[in-house]
Amino acid sequence: MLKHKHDHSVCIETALEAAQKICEKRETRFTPLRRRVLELVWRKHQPITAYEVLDLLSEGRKRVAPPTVYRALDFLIEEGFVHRIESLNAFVGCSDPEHKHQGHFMICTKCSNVTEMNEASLHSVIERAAKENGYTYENSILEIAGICANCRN
Amino acid sequence: MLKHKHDHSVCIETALEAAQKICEKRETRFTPLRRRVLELVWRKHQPITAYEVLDLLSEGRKRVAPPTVYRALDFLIEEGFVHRIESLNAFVGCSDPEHKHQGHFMICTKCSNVTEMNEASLHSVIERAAKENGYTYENSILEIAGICANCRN
DNA sequence: GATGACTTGATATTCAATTACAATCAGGGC
DNA sequence: GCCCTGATTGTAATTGAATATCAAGTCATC
Repeated sequence: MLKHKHDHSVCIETALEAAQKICEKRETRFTPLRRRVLELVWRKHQPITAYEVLDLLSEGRKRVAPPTVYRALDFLIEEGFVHRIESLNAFVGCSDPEHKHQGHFMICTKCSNVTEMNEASLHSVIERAAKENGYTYENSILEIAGICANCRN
Repeated sequence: MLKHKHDHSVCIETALEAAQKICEKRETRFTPLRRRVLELVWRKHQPITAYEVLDLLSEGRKRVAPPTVYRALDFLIEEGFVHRIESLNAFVGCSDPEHKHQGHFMICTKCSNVTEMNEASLHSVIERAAKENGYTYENSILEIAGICANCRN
């Protein structure tokens, strides 16, 4: 769960270092481009669209093309460093990249902050629902919209 | 829950008549265009994209423009006759248009058939999860991907 | 038949994502 | 070192998804 008050530069650094280490372990390549994209995703600390990433990535150098961004995002999602929010066509950094998992989110409709829910109970209920409907479970997305505690005050 | 073997033309008719009646009761306008779009959605009986609807709608007459389709779909969603599947950018007919509700779905990754889940238990679990995370619940989407009973055999 | 609200048509544009192909880079074997 | 191979990135073009804007038509009501 994301906190609202924290040293954000530290939080970015932590995510980048974690990604670095995981890639070393898995022997996948955490290239400068991929690192940079992950950094941009974390820097916003809210859902960011692919084209926002594209704009930020293009600052200072020749404008990059969409595939550059989408490929990097695909890699980061594949590795579990980033989740895609279907209802927003946007991306967020994953708070628990070590363990691959589904994205179950709360999204504040006022401030756009996203809270990732890593609740086993929720997951088991969803798997059970799938079974009861005769499905072999593969994966799921859950996106709950609401007002966060911060915005209600 | 959708059955696989049924008289599909009857099933379309039923949906159209239900929509007609609900609109009369609510005093909203079930125009020929809206009726036709709802018919096309039901006719496919699987998730259908806006541009597929557009193509079908354009058959025989001058090609319609995207806003025509999106406006009709917006109306149908607003009235609860159609749901949007976020993970597919596609639309399906609602199996229970009388009662407005969230879309909670199972999607078969083989045959693309969709099963709508109207389970109160699932809904209450989701609302509870929102509360526990400090959110005031507004709405939610749940889309579970898996293999349906039919395809597993 | 004039008014105003709603609906549809038409044009253009923005945003989201992918295809296809070329160029570059990194590491392994010789 | 040099070549080979596969992965990564660059580039151009295109498709798909959705919206903004304004014009034209429909329809009940006064």
